[in-house]
Amino acid sequence: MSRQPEKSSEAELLQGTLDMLILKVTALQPIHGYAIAQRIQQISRDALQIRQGSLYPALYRLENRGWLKADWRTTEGGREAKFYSLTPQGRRQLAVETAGWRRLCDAISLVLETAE
Amino acid sequence: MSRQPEKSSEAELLQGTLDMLILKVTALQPIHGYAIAQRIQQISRDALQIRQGSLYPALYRLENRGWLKADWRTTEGGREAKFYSLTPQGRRQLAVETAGWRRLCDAISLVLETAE
DNA sequence: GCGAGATGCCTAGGATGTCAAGGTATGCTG
DNA sequence: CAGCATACCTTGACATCCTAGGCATCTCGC
Repeated sequence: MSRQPEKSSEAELLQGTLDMLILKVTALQPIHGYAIAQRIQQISRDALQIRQGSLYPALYRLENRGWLKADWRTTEGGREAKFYSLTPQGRRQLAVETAGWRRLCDAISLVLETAE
Repeated sequence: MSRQPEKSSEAELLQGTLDMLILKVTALQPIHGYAIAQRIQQISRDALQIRQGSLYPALYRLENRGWLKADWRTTEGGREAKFYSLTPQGRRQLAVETAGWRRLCDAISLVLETAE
């Protein structure tokens, strides 16, 4: 996985969804920032790409709000990395955001599928 | 339909979806701004609420980019109103945005449904 | 042994889009 | 005539994202 030269420039993110995605990935297991972006990209089959310039401010934001907490550990590769895990409030928040997302998805589908 | 006092404050919009929604609604038939917001709200069963402060800048934006064109007509109520209709480019754009939206929806679903 | 690339963190600055809150004017209805 | 719905618009604040940098370590190929 190469650095940021961005081949395709596709893959814009929808504002507001990033937090939810991060919460979801950290809910699977404690994981460090750099790997979060990789994981999301991998799970979404490259449809979603998180830029570092979006990722780290988001992590800071989420930790600050108490959704995530961080501690330094060493990766399998033997490096220091900041591992994030979901707090109970974070878990609640994830549920809230997921519900909101689905509502929104449904609502937009309604509009998009209006034939008349 | 009362003015903007905003009872519930729910119904946040996802940044980037507004343009698509407007394009879709104007694709159904020429329609004026004020009615666009009503229509979207109605179709989505009140799940989506477009604020005027979002609506008019968006309309300006879309017209400026050539997706929409506007002309003044009179409503059934006998008022002057600016009717917007979709241009051919607008129709193409709608298709583009719809496709992008679905890709994104699917991608996010993939992440949200990861159980592991 | 050395350079390139991957891993890992971070920040500053600008662009964009949405929202809250205001404003104007007209028509209908009680 | 007061109040509300209709219909338009603008301003300023704010959040979020992206571009584009920077830093340090480790590994691999040459």
